[in-house]
Amino acid sequence: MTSSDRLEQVLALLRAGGGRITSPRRAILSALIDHGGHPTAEQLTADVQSRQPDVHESTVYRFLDELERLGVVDHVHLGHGPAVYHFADDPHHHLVCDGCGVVVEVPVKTLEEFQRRVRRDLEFEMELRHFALPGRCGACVGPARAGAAGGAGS
Amino acid sequence: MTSSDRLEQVLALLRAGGGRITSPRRAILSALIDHGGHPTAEQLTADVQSRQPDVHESTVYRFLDELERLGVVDHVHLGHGPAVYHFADDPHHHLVCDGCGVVVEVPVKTLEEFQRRVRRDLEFEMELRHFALPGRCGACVGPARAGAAGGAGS
DNA sequence: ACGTAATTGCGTCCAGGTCGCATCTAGGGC
DNA sequence: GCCCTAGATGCGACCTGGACGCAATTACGT
Repeated sequence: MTSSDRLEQVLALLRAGGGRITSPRRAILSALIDHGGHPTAEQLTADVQSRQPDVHESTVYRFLDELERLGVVDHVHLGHGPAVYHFADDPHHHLVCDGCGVVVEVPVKTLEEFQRRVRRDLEFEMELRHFALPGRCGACVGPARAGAAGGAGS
Repeated sequence: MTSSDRLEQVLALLRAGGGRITSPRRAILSALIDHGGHPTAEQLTADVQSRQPDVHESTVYRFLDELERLGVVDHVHLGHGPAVYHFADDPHHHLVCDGCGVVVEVPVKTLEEFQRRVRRDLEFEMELRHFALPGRCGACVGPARAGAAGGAGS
């Protein structure tokens, strides 16, 4: 699927739900597709404003909320900072390193057995879609502990 | 150990580290001991101010930070709201229900095998001390789904 | 009792959003 | 092709949760 296929597909979904297609919305969606990784609302706003300076931050927040209601994107809290967004297809969990901030994507099935055990033993249905698991990546915990400088504490 | 034993013990630790014992600090510590559960800084402030109205919110934040540096308490982010505090002895993890907000304490060893597997398979050292695992408790996911009303969404 | 470094209250500031409102516009109906 | 109106936008004010600088106060070693 090309980027513009995806863009048109989401716009069609939006239209089908009674939503309207506006120039800010096209721009926000393009920025989201082009970014690829896990952008924050602020990063998306900056990307959009570099081409359309009048698009307001709150428009970005509201449209991201709507995309989430439509099931197109999910937000994830990586720790203390702002939330990040990613497309909801190919769902995955997130590990985020307190040391260097790197985000590791984990396939959903990797944690399935653990979730089953928690459900069985503790009668609790974990839902990790919107919260990353914090910790330290191999590079930050490993050989060069002394080198672990920049980071996002807890 | 009685409450006042605990209080004096922490005060001694504080004194040993060059810290001073003041009336706000006694009051904050008493409030923390008396509360028992997982109070927020705001709740502790309210408790303290009911007896000593002049104690300021920022004093509570600063003293909690110091208690954390001393290893006396830990803070935990339960989700979207404010952080909560608990004594650092008897360490445990937290499950928090998005539906009703209940906090379930989980012994550290319950998750040890899972942490080992993540470390081995993904080269990542999970650190769950400061973040709860979100989800739904049995009561909220179970029989009466329709009844799940009040809550703390994601 | 004194000196001084630690602590406090206060006010201001910050991030990360959320909301109300007047204005504008997309796009269905004609 | 032009209206009409519900939906979307820009803007600014507001909110929570917490951090910070500063001057005044105070604990406590000597």
